[in-house]
Amino acid sequence: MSSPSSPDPGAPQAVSDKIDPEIDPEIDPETALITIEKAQRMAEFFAVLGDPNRWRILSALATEELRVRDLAQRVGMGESAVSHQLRVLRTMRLVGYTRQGRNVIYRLQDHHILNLYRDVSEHLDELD
Amino acid sequence: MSSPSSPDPGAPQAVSDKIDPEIDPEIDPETALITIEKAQRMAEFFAVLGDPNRWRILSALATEELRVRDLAQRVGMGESAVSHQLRVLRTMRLVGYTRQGRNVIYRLQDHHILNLYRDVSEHLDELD
DNA sequence: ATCATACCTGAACGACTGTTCATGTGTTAA
DNA sequence: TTAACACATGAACAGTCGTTCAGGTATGAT
Repeated sequence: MSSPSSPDPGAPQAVSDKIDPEIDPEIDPETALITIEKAQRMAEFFAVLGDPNRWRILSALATEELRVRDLAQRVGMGESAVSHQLRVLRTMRLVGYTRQGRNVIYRLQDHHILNLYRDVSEHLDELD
Repeated sequence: MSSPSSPDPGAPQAVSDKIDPEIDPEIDPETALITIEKAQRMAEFFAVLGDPNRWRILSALATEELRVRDLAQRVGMGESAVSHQLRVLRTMRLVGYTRQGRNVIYRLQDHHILNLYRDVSEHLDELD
């Protein structure tokens, strides 16, 4: 758990405590930050992808459309649990569905998510 | 909370219950899925970005390097809370730091994250 | 040495999450 | 109609998360 980009803090240094001519007062601190609302929306989206079972569901749907029943069997979850998670994925428009008789067929809606998977996957591979 | 891609389930349809010639038994269901470990790692990463305050911290660091004290002031959090969050961000190599005297200067480590921000931001704008 | 500053860390507590279980809704078959 | 099936939903409970608070460590100034 040590940073690779800088020597461990603790290395002796003869540096003044003053870091900078201090922040330019002309720059509104709030301007540089994303709004709380934006941060909230970003966080809500990423949080949806912050669950391993939801990733399993998405990865199953990446290959083929599936009804809830088969989906549950694939990922080894209860049907109710899957249904609950599908609702979450629906609110973020990550999956879509079509009713066919008694079945509801789910599919990946935003294939953009596969890019996210690839990008982050590469990042993770770079960690140790 | 209704899917845009398909008419609401409930539309009458005269369709058999049988969906398919059923899944080809030759295809190992597990093969199509990402492993539980991989799903776990993906989820852990996304969960880190699933908090609004962590996004505010990252967005502050996107503009300039900052020490903990100033960072806390920018995002309006307590210094302890910021320190806790920075630890989380460090474990995912999202931020790096350098010790300067008593101060510890934090900076964005993986600017790849800005791409993630842009991509997801576009996705969110497409939601209603 | 002592003190102040800057940051980190552990415990604790409230808030949130994801599952299970029971029940409800909607469709098909008999 | 009734029964069976597929899925959705609400409540409840255990587990997790993020903050605050108190205390700890490390550096610089006196």
